Amino acid sequence: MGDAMGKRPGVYTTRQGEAILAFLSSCQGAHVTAAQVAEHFNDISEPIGRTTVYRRLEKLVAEGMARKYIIDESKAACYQYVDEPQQGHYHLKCEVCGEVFHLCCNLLDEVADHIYDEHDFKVNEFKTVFYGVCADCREQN
Amino acid sequence: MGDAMGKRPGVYTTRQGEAILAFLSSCQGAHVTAAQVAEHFNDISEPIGRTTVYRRLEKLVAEGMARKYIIDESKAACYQYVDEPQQGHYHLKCEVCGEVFHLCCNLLDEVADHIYDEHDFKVNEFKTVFYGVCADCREQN
DNA sequence: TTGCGTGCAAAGGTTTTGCATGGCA
DNA sequence: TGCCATGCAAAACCTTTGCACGCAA
Repeated sequence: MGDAMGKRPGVYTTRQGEAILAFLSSCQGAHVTAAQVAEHFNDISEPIGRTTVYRRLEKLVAEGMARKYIIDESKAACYQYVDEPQQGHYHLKCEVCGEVFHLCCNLLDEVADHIYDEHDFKVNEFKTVFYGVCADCREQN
Repeated sequence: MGDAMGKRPGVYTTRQGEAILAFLSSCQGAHVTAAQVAEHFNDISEPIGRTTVYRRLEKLVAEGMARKYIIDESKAACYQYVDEPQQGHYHLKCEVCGEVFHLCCNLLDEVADHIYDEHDFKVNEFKTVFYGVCADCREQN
């Protein structure tokens, strides 16, 4: 613990990094693969190496600026720009003790997208509640 | 419509098919990859070809006897035996028209597992309801 | 006997790694 | 000037396909 200095050392701003972020954010809502990103920059005659695309996208995911999906059909991973870092937050309500927990998780964001894409239903993440039994109450039985 | 004859012709029972099903069912609840299945049969000196393992697992998924997951971390797909064909069925309730839809989907089963494994919360799939807006009501706006 | 199932080898596709070069701070 | 970022080439993986042979029905 203890490396939270004001500015992160060792993080550079590069043309490629900015370009990839800009492109991803311009695709808001769309899922794009690493190959598609690379292809885009090829198309506009500003090619970016495959390796860089992958590394950049992973970094964006790590920073919470993008989400990574792996859809069953296509074997390639998809990336999606995400605006608000604090998105997709569901509630878990314990049916035993009544306590409500917050659930912040990338997978759940994926679920909302999936239900929209595949089942044509726009989920209201803030109203939706998962019912079940929390860890504490399970232990007491 | 119209090919529901009493017995499916052209489906054979084989040593490998039975063995893979038996192994998967013996792992109840665990997620195993195709490689792990193959490795298991190697370990007991009854090797089964990679190709066969993949084809067999896909067939089980198609028949609803197994579920296929693709977890982010490992790039390999995971398979899980499933006992009751009619599992994990959630409800979608439209906040506009009030209609309730049924949602039967492998991804949602994965979600329940994920919430249990990672967030220590045992979801009650039958009580949990997704709120949102259905396709019809969205079209009318 | 028929034709589905199997398994080897090889191909296809995605992602990662090694290493020299380039560019931001 | 130091050091991270880039990008090529090649490797590492997972999965699929082609094809000849084996085996259930």
